[in-house]
Amino acid sequence: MQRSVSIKDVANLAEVAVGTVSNVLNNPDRVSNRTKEKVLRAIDELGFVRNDAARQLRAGHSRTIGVVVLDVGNPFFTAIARAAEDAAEAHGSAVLLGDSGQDSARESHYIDLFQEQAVQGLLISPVGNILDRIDNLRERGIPTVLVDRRADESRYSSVSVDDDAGGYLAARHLLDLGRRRLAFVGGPLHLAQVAERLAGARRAIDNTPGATLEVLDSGAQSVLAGRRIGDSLAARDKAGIPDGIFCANDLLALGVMQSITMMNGLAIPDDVALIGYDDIDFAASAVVPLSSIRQPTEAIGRSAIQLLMADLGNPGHKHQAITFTPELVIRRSTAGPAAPAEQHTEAPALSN
Amino acid sequence: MQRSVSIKDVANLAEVAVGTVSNVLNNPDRVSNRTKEKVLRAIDELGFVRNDAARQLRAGHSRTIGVVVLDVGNPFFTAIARAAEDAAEAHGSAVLLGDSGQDSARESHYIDLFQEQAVQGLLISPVGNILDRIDNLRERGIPTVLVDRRADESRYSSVSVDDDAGGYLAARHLLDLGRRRLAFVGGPLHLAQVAERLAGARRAIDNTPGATLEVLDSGAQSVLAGRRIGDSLAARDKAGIPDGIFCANDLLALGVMQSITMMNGLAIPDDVALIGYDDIDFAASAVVPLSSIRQPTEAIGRSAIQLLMADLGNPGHKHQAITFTPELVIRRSTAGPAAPAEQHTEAPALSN
DNA sequence: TTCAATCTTTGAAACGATTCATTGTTACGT
DNA sequence: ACGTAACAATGAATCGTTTCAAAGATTGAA
Repeated sequence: MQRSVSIKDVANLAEVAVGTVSNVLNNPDRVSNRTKEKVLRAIDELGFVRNDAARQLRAGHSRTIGVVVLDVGNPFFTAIARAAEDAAEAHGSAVLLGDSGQDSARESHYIDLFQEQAVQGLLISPVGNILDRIDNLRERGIPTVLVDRRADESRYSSVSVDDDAGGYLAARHLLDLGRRRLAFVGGPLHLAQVAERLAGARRAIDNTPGATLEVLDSGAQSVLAGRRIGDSLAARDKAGIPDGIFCANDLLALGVMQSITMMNGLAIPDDVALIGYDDIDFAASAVVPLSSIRQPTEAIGRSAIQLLMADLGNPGHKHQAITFTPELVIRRSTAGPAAPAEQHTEAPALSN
Repeated sequence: MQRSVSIKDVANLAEVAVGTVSNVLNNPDRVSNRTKEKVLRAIDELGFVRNDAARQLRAGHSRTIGVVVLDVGNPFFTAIARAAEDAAEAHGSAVLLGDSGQDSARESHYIDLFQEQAVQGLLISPVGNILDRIDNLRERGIPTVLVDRRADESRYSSVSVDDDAGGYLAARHLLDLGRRRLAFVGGPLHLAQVAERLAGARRAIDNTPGATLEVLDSGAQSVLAGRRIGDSLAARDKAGIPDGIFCANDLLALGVMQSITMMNGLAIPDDVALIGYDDIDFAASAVVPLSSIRQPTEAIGRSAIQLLMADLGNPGHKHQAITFTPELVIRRSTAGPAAPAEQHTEAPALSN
């Protein structure tokens, strides 16, 4: 490995000072055209690439934004990440993606990494309790925006969707269909998203005499975890099987659907109505098209970057907690036996 | 924004020299236990986080590996990325993920970024022709492994799956069902994966008298693009509709499936047999469970990191092109009308 | 021609970690 | 008690940029 070409080599070849080369790179308008040209020619000739480590060391920050998501395997999060990427690019920043996999050690690992790399800022959909960590990051000049988790807006910026309302919508919908023995599938239960969706569902149940809600902890939030829950349900005798199931995300719902429809004579929605959460692309093309609670991923990603940029431009500024409202998307998995309808309202609503 | 805590502050508090602090971090066995403890306590107390820019500047390299994937929205790639992440972690490196979104400008952008960040190495599933770029990176000490694209093994390391064989398998399977008017859906057609899968399919067709293959360029490789193609197919009169469709990936296939089964009286597999590619998790839970060509994502990600590590340990070493063999997974979308079978062979095969 | 104002260019001083030749300590065999 | 080897700790030099005060060049007005 050869020694790399430095700004000094360029300066030598172009017969100017190193500061001038730096200016050509960073403040082109301060340099005369003649000089600029000479320098650019030299850069080209030597194949010079700026050493970002050195630049960062001096400048104190990089041009990248770190994004830590809960689960890259979940299309909901990659959709957000993509939107963030596009928005960041428009601001001249690049996005680096880390996957915590719902593991708080891994999450912490990525935060360390991004801090070491001195990213401009951080977007994070948190697993563990990291509010203290965020305070600390801010003190060190790294503003952070919470994604998919609301936090006290006097101290933190966040972009979230009202999970309690979403949970309520889902359960209410099942109850409106006449279902009374409901089950909630999700986990780990201490995850804020899961807990709030459950709380919302419980609220709907409590309003409805005779309705019950069984909570099934799936441990994880994957298709596989859903399949495991589905298997355990299918093994029960008919009377013990709920007539409506609300899953904390679509992956779980698809897993439950797979095992319920395959292993057993159970029909969706006739025997069991099923609703998921997130409305990922695959929900519409499931064995039985899946009803779901839609969250505006594009808007989430974009707003998160906006909040971050606001923070960057003006460190002491007021934080903001943006909350979107989720909407119910009804498909066959919760439709009456005969109705194949695909229906939903458009236009995500923005509140606060 | 306050000045950040440096190694010097730690040294002061622990009452040792800066070199010692550095040693605690990088060569713990050269430091006595008593000192190590003092230093660690100081680090903890100050909340010190090493500035990676400075470290990199001096050390010449970082502890991160860049991964550029074609499409984070495709579970196939995120599965590979995850496997790579796990493998890298085992070697003490972290993975940073970039999404080229099948856009070669964006790809180039990420390569620049990772080069500036002086990553240890790069994994990339290329959009454009970047072999020259890779030579250049190698000269600068950044080894690169091509993922999901085979390259001349005398000059490049690569991990791929035999797309031509996969294409052949898929088309052969449709032909074996008695289908003759086939369509290939994929795009952009200049993407190597797409072109090779098409070539493989064509090979099968050419062996079969009376069989035809229509090529439908989908432009992109998403559920949406598939839905568009499906819509245009459904609009044809019955005679013009192919009786077998091979999609270059599962997202496209799911999109085609959605629009074909919804918009029109067409039944899968009776009227149209449908097969996808990649065997993502969602294929099994589709409206009609989707037949597909499975690629061993876990093995791909893991091997790619292995090749990279081999290159890192020994720069002048011989490159290797690993090629996996894809396998056919038959589900209902290509089964006889009555047969609901889910069947596939196990154990991914490794050749070369 | 001179002076001031403006525009360019210069080059040394950071930034914060790692490295490594030195110096200081300890332990042990004789 | 002495010499020596092994071990620990030191701190100045270094990596490649950016920054910025200062010097130098150019211009136009008087």
